[in-house]
Amino acid sequence: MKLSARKENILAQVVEHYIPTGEPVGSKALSEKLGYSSATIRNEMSELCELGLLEKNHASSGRVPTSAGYRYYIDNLMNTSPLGDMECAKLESMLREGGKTPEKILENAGGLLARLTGCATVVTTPSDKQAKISKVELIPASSKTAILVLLTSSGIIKNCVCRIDIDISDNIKDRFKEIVDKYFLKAKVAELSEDMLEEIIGALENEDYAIKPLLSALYELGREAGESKAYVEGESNLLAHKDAYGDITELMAFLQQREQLSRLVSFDESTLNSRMSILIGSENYFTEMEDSSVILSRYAFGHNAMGTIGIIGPTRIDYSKLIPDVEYLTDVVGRLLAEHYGDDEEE
Amino acid sequence: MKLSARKENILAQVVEHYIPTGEPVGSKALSEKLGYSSATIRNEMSELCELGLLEKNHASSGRVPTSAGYRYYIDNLMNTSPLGDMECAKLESMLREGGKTPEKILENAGGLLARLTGCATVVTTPSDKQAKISKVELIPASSKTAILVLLTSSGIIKNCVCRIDIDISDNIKDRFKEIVDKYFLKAKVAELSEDMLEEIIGALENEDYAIKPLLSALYELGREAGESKAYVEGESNLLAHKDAYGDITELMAFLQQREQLSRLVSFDESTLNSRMSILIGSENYFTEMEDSSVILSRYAFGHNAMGTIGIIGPTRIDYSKLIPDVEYLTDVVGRLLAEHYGDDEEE
DNA sequence: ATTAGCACTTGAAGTGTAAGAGTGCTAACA
DNA sequence: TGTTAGCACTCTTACACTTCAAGTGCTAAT
Repeated sequence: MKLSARKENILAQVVEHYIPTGEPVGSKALSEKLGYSSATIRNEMSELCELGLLEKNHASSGRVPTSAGYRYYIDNLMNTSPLGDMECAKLESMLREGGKTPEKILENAGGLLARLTGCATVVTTPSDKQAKISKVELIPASSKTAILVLLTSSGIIKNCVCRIDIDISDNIKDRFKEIVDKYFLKAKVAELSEDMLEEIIGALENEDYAIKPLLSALYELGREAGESKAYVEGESNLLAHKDAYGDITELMAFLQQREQLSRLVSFDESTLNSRMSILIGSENYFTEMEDSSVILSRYAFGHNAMGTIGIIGPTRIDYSKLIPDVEYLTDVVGRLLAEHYGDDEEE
Repeated sequence: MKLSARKENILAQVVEHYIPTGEPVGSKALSEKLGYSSATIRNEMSELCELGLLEKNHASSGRVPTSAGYRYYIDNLMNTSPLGDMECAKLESMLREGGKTPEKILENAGGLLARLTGCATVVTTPSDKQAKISKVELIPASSKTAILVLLTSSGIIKNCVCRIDIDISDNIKDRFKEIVDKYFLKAKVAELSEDMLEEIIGALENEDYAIKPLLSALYELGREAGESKAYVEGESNLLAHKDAYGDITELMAFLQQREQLSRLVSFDESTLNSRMSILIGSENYFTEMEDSSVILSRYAFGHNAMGTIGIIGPTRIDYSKLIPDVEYLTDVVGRLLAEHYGDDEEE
C-alpha cells in the first residue's frame, strides 16, 4: 500500500500531533499546517479511515491513528532522532559505574532505560541454545552440601547449592566427575532432556545413588543456561500513562506473569533475523497488550549468546525517540558484556 | 488507654464492618447490632473520635477507623482466624514442589503469599551480620575469567564471575589464596570495610597487582552476604485496592525503589525482638506509605541467618486473616531453608 | 444514662442547558 | 475534476441545579 504524498503528509501530521498531546486531531488544525482547507483534509482523512489507518473515537471527534497507522508512519514516514554524543557518553558511563557483573549490568540497564523512556522495561538474561557445557565444578561447602557451578561455552555461568544425604567423600566426587565427563561435558544445553537425566539416574549403582540430587541439580543448571529469563522493571511508569489504557490493572497483572513475558519478548518469525522488533497495539499476540506497543532489541556477545532488552508502553509513545534509545542501550549492554566475557571463550 | 466494654464493642464493630465493605459505618447499622439506640452509639462514637480512634471523612458521613483505631483493635480486640490444617498442608506442599534452592523457595513464597493475600509481598534474602567467611573458592573459567565463590558460616553463598587482565597462573592463584587466608577467611562479613580493602590492595607487590579485581569482587561478595536484599512481588494486586488510595501511583513508584524498600522492611527498635512487626498507616515512617499497612514476619534458620517476609496492602485489610497467613508462610519458609542448609554448618 | 426527634450537612446521582469541536454532505467554484 | 465554503448534525464536556439518602449534633423528654 502506497499512499499519495498528501495522504502521507496528513497521516504524519495526525501521528505527530496525537503522540505528544493525546488529543484526537481535527481537520481544522491540520488545515492551517498543510495549506488545504479543512474540507479537503476531511475528505482525505475519511479515506484514511476507510484504509484502516485512522479511526474516530465517536462519530464527531477528531481522528486518531490505528495500529496500522502507526505502522505505516514508522515504516515510511518517521524521522528518527538519534541520541546526541553527550547523552550517549552519559548513558554509557552510568552503566559502567553501576557494576561489572552481567547481572548488575542488565539490572542497571533495565532501570536506566525505564527512567530514560518513562516506560516499563523488559530485560532477558543472555542465553545460547547452541552453547555446550564446558565446565562443571563441585565445591564441598559443609559435609553434606556442595556448590555446583556450571559454565557454558558462551561464558554463561550458573550455580546452586545442593544438599545430599551422605558425606561427600572422594569416592562420591570421583563418581560424579566420571558421570559429568561422560554425559554432560560438551553436551549442548539445548539437548539436555528429562529422558537423558532419568537414564543416567537409572544406571546408577546402588552405592552411588546418593549423588542423584547432584545430577538433578546439574540438569536444572544446564536447562537454565539454555533458557533466558525475563525481568520487568519500571512497571509503575505505566501508571503515568493510565489514561491511554482502558483498564491498566489488566496490563499490570499480565506483566507479572513470567511465562507470558517470556513469550512476549521472543521474537516472532517475521523479525527473527532482524535486530529490532516493534509490535504496535493490536499487532501483539496477547489481548492484554492491545493498547500497548513493544520495542525490543537484541544484544549479543561472544559466539551465539544473546538476550533482549526492550520497552513496553502505550501505543501512543514517541517512537522516533524511543526506538533509537532502545537500540543504543542494547548496543552498550552488548559491548559491556563482551568486555566482561572477553573474546576468549573456549569452544 | 483502656476503653469501656461498650466502646470496645463499638470500635470492633466499626472495624469489622469497614474492612470488608469499605463503607463508612453509621450509627444506625450499629444500633441494630448492639441493641442501643443510634443516639447512644453516636455519643460513644463522638468520644471515640475525640480519642483519635475513629474519624469522619466529612461532616456528615459515617465513621472510619484511624491508624490508632486499627492498632487498638489488633492489640486488644481482634480474634485471629488461623489457617486450617488442610490449607496449611496445601501451602507447604506447593512450596515444596516449587524448587529446592533458597532463591526459588523465597521467590515462590513471595508469589504464593501475594496470591493468598491479594496484597503486594516483600521478601528479603537471608542475611547474617554475625556470619564469618568460611570458604573462598576461585575457579578458572576461561584463561582470563574466573568464578569466585564465597561461603559464610551461616551457609549463605555468593558468587560472581570476575575478569582479570592477565592469565590466571598458579602463581596468581597462590598469591590470591594467601591474601584470602590472611585477611578474608574467618572475617566477619559485617566488618569488611572499604578501608580494609584499600589497605590490602595498597600492600600488593607490583607483579600481584593484577589480582586487584579479584579482591574487589571478593569484597563485594562479602558485603552482599551480610546485607539482605528486598524483592517485591504482586505489586499489581494493589491496583485492585486502588480506591483505598488517594494516588496509588505514588505508592507503586515508592515500591520500586530498592533502597527505600530495604528500610521499610528493617524492623524498628520497638519490634526488634519480636518475630512480627505490624505497621499501620501513619505508623509507617514513609509518607508514601501512610495509607498502607505492612505486616512483616521473620524467618530464621541456622545460627543467626534470618530474613523477612511480609505483605503491603491498604490499611483496610483483613488483619485477622492475613496476620496468621504471613506468620504461617514465614514459618514454612524457615523450615524449608533449614532443611536445605541442614544443621551442620561449620562455625 | 438513654433515647426520640429534628434541623443541618454532605456527597452522590440525575437533569437540563449551552458551548465547542468536529464531522459528512451538498453545492458552488476555478 | 479537484477544491472549497457553508450548513446541519452529532457528540462530548462543563456547569448549574435539584433531589435523595445517609448520617451527624444537639436538645429535650424519659
